[in-house]
Amino acid sequence: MTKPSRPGTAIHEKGQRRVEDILDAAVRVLIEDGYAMFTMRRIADAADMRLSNLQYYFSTKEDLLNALLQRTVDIYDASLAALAQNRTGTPQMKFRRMIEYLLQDQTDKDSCIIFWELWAIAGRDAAVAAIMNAYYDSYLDKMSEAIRAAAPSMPKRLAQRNAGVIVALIEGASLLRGFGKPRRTSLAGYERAIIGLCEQLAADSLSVRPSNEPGIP
Amino acid sequence: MTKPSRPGTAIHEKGQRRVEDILDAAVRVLIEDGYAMFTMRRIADAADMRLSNLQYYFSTKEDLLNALLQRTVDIYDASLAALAQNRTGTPQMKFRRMIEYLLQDQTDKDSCIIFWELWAIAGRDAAVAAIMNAYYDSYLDKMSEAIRAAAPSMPKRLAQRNAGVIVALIEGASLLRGFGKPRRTSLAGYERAIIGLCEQLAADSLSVRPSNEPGIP
DNA sequence: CTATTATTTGGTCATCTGACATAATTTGTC
DNA sequence: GACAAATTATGTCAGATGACCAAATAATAG
Repeated sequence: MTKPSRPGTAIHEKGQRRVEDILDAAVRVLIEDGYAMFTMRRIADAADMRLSNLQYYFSTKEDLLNALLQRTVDIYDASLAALAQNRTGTPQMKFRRMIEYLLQDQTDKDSCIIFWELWAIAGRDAAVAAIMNAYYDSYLDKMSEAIRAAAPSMPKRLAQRNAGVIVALIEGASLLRGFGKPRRTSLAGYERAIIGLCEQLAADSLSVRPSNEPGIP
Repeated sequence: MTKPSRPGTAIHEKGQRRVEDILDAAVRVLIEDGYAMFTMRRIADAADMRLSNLQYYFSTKEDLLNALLQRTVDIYDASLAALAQNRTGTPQMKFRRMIEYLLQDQTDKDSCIIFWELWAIAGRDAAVAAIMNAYYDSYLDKMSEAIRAAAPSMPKRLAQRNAGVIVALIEGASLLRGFGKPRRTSLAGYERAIIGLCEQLAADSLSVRPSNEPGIP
């Protein structure tokens, strides 16, 4: 009669699958209804199970949220890692693929909404903030490595700092061009401008910047 | 005995003050407890009044949220407008003051948390999204004007696009260096780098960029 | 097959929630 | 002071919420 109560306690295959079902449902609720509607009952409904069964796997709402968050950032981190490991093309092309992937991801409704939601939760919940910060550390590391591969002569310190600038630029861009944002005619060529600027930040200061590229001054 | 029920119905001075008290309390609740805890009772407590009294001023939670949001963005918009109107110094100095003010504001807990919260709500609530989008339109306009003042030869289109880049960069930076974020040693000189990049984006392409400035390549 | 464990179910509990109704009180105006 | 409008207080209502519990069923191991 001892209650397992913890997500890792799902030992058998069915239990593992059930945990995944629950997390899938929880993500759906968070995205479609927001954190205010992120209730155990609603998640149980979305996962097509009884409340008490959901609570068998995650005894508290907090447990569930943390597991959901960890799985989510792990998925995004893995995507970045896969991109970073892809060895085809020059380092410059690899860097550009990375930027284009990140910008492309912003057109996805789920990606936008879940990160906006997580930023907000992290502002108040220390446990969530810790996981998010670890994710951004990893994100910055990968970006920094991509820069150093593309611009070998750049000092490590500068590459790290420029990685911070790029990440800020990209994440911030989701607020202007992400899901649900108006198509601002004033921002024609916006994506190209961002890509160009990122490439400038990942270029050796020795190399000559192409001056025939329109956009950035 | 007809219930006024709407926020504008507070005609007398005391009523006006009461509405302000309510909105102050509501902001406090939103910042300290988050949207999930943004309940009428909690706000009434924070405003030191009874629930029914709060409901006299804002008959629904939705009314209260919209009023709160509108007042909040109006305040930020007014701050930006005041900065834009300040005529002391060169346009370049004025532009830099604007950037530094925006970055400085990110060290404020309330500013960070309330915007993170509003971004999340806007992702699901169309009414909130509309107000936020209008705010960012105004924000972009002011930034674009500041750029054009500092770099008169820059085409309007390019100034608008660069304003978008700058706004994205600054808003995104709050996620890396805003309230509650770790002091990442890898990002030493981060603020200077951002300011430098913004100034580059607000410079005439004709003018020579100072090459003795460290940081950006 | 049976003993054991894993999973699922139905139900209770105190508390909170938004909305509403009604009466009492204060305030401004004539 | 009278009178109406504006403000505040008390109370009710159905429904939702997180946590908890005991028992029933399904799956697995010995």
